[in-house]
Amino acid sequence: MSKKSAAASDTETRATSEHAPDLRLWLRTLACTNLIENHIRSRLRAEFGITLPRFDLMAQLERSPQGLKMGELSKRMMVTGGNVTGITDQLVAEGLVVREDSPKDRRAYIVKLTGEGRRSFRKMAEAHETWVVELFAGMDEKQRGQLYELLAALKRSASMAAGKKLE
Amino acid sequence: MSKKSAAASDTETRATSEHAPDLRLWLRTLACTNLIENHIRSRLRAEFGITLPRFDLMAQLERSPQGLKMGELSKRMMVTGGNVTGITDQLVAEGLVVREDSPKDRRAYIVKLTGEGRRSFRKMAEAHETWVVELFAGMDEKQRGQLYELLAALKRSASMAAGKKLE
DNA sequence: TTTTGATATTTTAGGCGTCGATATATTAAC
DNA sequence: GTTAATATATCGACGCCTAAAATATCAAAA
Repeated sequence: MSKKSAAASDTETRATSEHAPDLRLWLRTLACTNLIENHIRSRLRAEFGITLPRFDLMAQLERSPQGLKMGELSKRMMVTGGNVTGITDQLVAEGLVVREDSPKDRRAYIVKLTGEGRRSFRKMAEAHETWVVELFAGMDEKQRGQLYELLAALKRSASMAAGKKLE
Repeated sequence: MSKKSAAASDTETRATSEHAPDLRLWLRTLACTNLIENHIRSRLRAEFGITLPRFDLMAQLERSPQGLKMGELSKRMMVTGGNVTGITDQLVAEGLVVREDSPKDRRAYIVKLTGEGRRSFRKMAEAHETWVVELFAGMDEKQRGQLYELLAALKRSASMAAGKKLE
């Protein structure tokens, strides 16, 4: 119940007393992401009739014209392999993506955008980028730059903490 | 192809040329959130056998001991009403939460934590907070403070752009 | 060669999440 | 008071997502 222990490195006090600021920081991060993600999700649906996960998968492929293996997609999208299987199935059925057999490894597929997929994606990506710009437009250049750097620090911090439990 | 138009407020150039930085900023934000959220999700599951959405709903109720209506929960959790119905059903079945009829409005329920729910939540919340502290521990105090303020600015910016006037 | 272990993907079961539709209750208009 | 518009919550269909198990291939050791 001490009001303020000036030189405190009281490692026993790691309960809910002095750490609430980190919690609030995390909740605010989450709120921002949800706000933006929900907005983008509904606009993609309303204006292009596509889901956010399908758009994201296509975005990964557009950045890698040589195609990507299912496992690569899984890593980059930060979702499980089974999930990628389902999303890919849908995109294949829509003709936006193809599964090609890997010449090097018969277990693996190489997923690529089709011509139609690429055309379709480019159109959506342009609108998508406009929306993102709008969403960040209330911050000035300097703020955006600082945020970008601080998020790099957060990524390092969280990767470290999450990564070295069991490896 | 002008290299640099110094006093440029060239509103026609809102394509994919100069706006990529905002996209990268958004993708980095998303990556951080996913990293942290996935970590917390799996630890909640592994150590307490609970899902993140159920934990989140209980967290809202713990902050509002008088209970919350379904619609309030929906707003605060930033998910749809139908979703809250399902999560609440599960928590009721586990005895962690109750639905009470609202005395003021016979359409509405007031959802509250049970005694067991409160006890159970407090235990999990303590661990949860420790994990969050760990995840942010690689940033110093000043960085966390700056990030907190910049995210407030982002929240304002995105809320504005997404079309939230008054609340 | 056969076994062993790791890797790549799919499958299955169950929970989360949206949207749109419905049932019911409240509020406002007339 | 009846009607109409709005608000609260649930349901059904469908897609996303995870964890765990199953299938198939590769690579290397016995």
